[in-house]
Amino acid sequence: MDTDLVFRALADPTRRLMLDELSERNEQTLYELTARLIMRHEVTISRQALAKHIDVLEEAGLVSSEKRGKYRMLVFNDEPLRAVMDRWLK
Amino acid sequence: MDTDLVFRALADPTRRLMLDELSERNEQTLYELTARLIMRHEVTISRQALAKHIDVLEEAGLVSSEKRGKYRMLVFNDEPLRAVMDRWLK
DNA sequence: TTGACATGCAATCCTATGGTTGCGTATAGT
DNA sequence: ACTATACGCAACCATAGGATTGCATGTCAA
Repeated sequence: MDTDLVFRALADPTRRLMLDELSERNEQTLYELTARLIMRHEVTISRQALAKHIDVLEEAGLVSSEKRGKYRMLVFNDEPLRAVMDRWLK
Repeated sequence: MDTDLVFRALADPTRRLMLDELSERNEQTLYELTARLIMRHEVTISRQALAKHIDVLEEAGLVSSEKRGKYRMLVFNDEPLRAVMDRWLK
């Protein structure tokens, strides 16, 4: 697990919002997540931008994705968060 | 507490190293911390760069500082970390 | 098979950010 | 008083990162 990738992934507010959504409602397609963010959370950026954010989250291990037909299923994973925070908290 | 400032402060590896040092040995002067990082942790950047990092950590509330004579005393504060992480961990 | 749809890829742009350099300032010791 | 020291401030530079646009690709339904 690459600590640097995890912290850098968390540094962006849009990516944190995506984690919020995924932690509440796991197993979404990228399309669903994108629609939800744009409709309900007033995210105004493009689909491609959100796709790039998902790539960053996946490289950090915070999200895993699986191609299912023409959809990309997204699953949230909180392990890296736990691993990374014990560093300063006892 | 500004969540965004906290996450952005944690995004840089040098700043995380500074937090490591400060969480182990609290109440250091900026000079001590700088020396320690350069000598023992092979940090090669300048004093001014480290001072800027401390400013970022302080704005995020992760470090508080107090001028004592010609020194700047640094104190680590883990509250923002706890506050920020309960978001996805139950 | 044809077309709508969900996604991937790549080039480009702009700004934020980490770093340096140079200089100024206040404090402490001799 | 003078000098070394610990630090602050400001300008500048280079790179990384967030976002857009345009186009390509694969999949599913009619």
